Amino acid sequence: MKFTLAHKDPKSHARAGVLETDHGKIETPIFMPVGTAGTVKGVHTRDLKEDTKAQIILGNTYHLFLRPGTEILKEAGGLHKFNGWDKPILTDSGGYQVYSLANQRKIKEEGATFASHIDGTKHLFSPERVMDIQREIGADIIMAFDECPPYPSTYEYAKNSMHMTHRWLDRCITRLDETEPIYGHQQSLFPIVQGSTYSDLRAQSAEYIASKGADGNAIGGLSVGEPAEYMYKHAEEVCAILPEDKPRYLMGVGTPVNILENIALGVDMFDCVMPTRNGRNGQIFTSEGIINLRNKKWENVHEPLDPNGTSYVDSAYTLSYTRHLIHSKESLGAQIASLHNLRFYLWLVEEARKHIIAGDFATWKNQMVPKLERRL
RNA sequence: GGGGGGAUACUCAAGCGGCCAACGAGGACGGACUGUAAAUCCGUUGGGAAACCUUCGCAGGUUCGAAUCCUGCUCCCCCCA
Repeated sequence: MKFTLAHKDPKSHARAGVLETDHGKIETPIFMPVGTAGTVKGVHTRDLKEDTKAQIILGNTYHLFLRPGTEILKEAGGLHKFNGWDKPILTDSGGYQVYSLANQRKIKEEGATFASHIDGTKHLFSPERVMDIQREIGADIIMAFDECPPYPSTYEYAKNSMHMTHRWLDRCITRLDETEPIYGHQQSLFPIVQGSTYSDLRAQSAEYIASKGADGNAIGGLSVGEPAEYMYKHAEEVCAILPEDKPRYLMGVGTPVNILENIALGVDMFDCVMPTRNGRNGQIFTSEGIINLRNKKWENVHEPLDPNGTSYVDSAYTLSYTRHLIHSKESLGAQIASLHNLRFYLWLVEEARKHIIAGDFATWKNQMVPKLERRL
């Protein structure tokens, strides 16, 4: 995996680069649609590729391990073959599920035990096991197995958790060194910075992660309910420490504004369920603001979904019609909104990249932010 | 003609003397959603800012007090002739 930084914004820490994988290039900054169960919910691979212009999507170790299971994935020839997406894939390690399935999990030095949300069966995820599973899934970028501490966490908890995540990282690296990719393409491990909302821990974690010389580095444990200011503060601190010449991935972020602000701080990669989940729930993001399609005000508005939008659905369907579909719980409504939102997110990072290259990113971002936050 | 059952808020539907402006579901309206246990979850839903006011087919009555009991009327459903 190779990362080339081509441009830097003169008035912020924003960068534009190219990340090369065995499944193709990724132009950064980039937004990565979340495809937890091997599918970006409600969006066909063809639309994902040709309409949203996604360059890389996510999958999730926890979900794919439970269903369909790695035997099926191996038989299929890996996730790329299984779901028909031949561009890059990143798999999350299941660390976040250890956090979000809090009521059923136990975290020990060895790893995390949890009960399947599908059938209640008990499983142990250790760093070694998670690396093996990610080998079997076959993503291009695989994430270290970490613990994502909740917000707020005490200093003591955050510190212990961080150290354990670091020890787990070493075990992940060792395991990967002992094993080979199964499907013939390279897999790069991204370690994850933790440290909750404590600056000294964040710095310590970033130093540790940076010392591993990974192909890319991730910032975890943010966008878990903390105020946005904390997110920006810690992203900034961490970006200052993580290697300049490697991509930086802020996990789970975020709103369109969060993404622009974090690009300005030096983040290159993002993923978030927001465009798809909120889309399914009737919310669409546009360059003029946020629209809740369920609101009565759109009932009789027979205008394009988004006149500035660059997805085919933006001109193919109207606000009124899409609202009708969402209201009627017709699955097409969720599909249209998801497609629109994904295209919008991708458009946003494409624009960001253009403005970084043009050297006026900071100015452009400051113009965009108030518009993006507006409620229409 | 005889016998029985039923009419409750936008809809369906509980309640069967006071704790009822009235369970619940749907609908409607609004909100939330950030490495997806989410096409999910939460709130409001007679009027009024409130004290209060007006509601449970219609009209009377019993009672300190009625959606709930009694009488009559109207409409709907079922069974027997």
